Amino acid sequence: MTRLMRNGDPRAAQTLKAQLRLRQLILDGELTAGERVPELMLVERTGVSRTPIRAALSRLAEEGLLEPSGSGGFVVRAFDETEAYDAIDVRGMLEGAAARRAAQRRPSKAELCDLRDCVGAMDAIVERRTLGVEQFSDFVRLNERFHSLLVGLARSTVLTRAIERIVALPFASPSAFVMAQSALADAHETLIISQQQHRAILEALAAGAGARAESVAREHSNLAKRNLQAVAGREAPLRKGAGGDLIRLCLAAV
Amino acid sequence: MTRLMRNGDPRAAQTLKAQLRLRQLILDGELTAGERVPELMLVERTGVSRTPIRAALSRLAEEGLLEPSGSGGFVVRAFDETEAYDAIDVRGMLEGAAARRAAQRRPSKAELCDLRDCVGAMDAIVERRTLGVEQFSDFVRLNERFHSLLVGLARSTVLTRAIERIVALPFASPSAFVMAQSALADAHETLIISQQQHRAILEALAAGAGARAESVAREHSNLAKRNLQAVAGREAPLRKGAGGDLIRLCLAAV
DNA sequence: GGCCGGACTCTTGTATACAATTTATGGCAA
DNA sequence: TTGCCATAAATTGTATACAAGAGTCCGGCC
Repeated sequence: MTRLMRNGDPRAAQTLKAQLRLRQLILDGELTAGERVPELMLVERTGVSRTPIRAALSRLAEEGLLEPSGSGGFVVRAFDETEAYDAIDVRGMLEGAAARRAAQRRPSKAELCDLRDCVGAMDAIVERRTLGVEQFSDFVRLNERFHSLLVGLARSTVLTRAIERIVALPFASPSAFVMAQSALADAHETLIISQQQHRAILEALAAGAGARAESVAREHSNLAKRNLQAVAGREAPLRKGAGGDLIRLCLAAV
Repeated sequence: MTRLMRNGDPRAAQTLKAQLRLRQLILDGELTAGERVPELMLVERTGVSRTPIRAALSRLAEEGLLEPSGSGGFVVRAFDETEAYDAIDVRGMLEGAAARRAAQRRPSKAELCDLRDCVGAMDAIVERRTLGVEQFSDFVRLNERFHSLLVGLARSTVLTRAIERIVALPFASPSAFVMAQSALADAHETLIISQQQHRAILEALAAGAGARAESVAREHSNLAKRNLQAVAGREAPLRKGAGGDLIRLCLAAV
């Protein structure tokens, strides 16, 4: 009887541990793009055996953070700005489709309740005069929840899966560059616009206006592109040109 | 010990073998939807060890043919008609986006050469007076190639990956129900329409007409939905109601 | 001095042993 | 007969041993 079960599921605990640690290593930039990821290195860094390490490598490859190397094993995948724009664009298309379908389903008031609460909580943040890191962090959490709920309202496992896979790319997340952009001058303005779009989507869903829901959700993703543009423009001089830094860009807090 | 390395890449040969066999088992319906897939059963059916079996299970789960069971292991996933329509719809959206981007890139004549050849070969089939199973089979192959080339012309790894993942679902493939539908009366007519759309897409790409390319590619996927509708309507009385049969539906040759 | 070949190490893919949990089974009691 | 608990079987997750390729480095040879 192992006493590891204090947290959730002890099932595949080692694999999960390795997966989280490996993702952290990549996102923290301790593994640079193009670099091979030897299994034994992860063994000594995580303390788990090679079997769960291999499972974690495989999953991270499916997520898109690694790619299989020709001679076996995996290398850290490199991303450029173009791919980030593409990923955001695809997310916009899929979320637009989800919004349209959700509206066309004519969701009940009860189904919209959670979404309404979420928008209300974001309102409370945006209306404040000054925003600190804490507020941006809360907004990010609520924003992710909003998008997750929106996609769920489409009631389509296919759409949900497709979106989940795109969002797995760290720079394609609905709030990828919010934190990085929080230091910029017009950060508050961006949040105001973003929140206005959230309200518009909610209205469209409540009214069953599929076309409007789709177009606003679609346009909403352009805000993420603008954020990326702003952040990339600011950080461009600092970057070495390697794609690996792009990932760290989304996580640059403060 | 094992002397199986006579064919091509001995790298991960056992995993590939297990993966192909498992997929075949699911697609052939030997494993019914909702059923658990014990690893030892696959060990005795494939002759490979548990390690590559587990890798294959994991990959098939990523493909969407399996889903993780709550108490560990995997179960065969069940699909209903709604999910098939959804998947085709998502493919249509993504391929539409790919077609638009390909056209906007203004591909050179050389880049369009392969696509042109592919359309030409399909023309040769469609123009025939009578079509046998052989011709339908060739058309399927060329059709898959056309779609693959089209997606590649968008030059977007993100789009390519997203489409590959959707197409991994057997009923979302561009030519999923062509074979099953080949026995129906209006099969030839369907091929004529399909081929007209292929030509239109090619024209739009050559002319750099992004909007047209997108709308035709989008509409093109509706043909797949129509095929599904026709085949499902014919086969509905025979089906038990389980979703597993949906997969076999796409593969029903002759 | 440069190039080729072979041995060595490193790494990955595969097989199997072990541990722990889940599921099935059978007996006992109400 | 039915419900429940204990035990046994089965199944999964993990660790490790083994074998085969790939890459490397050194020495011999041209």
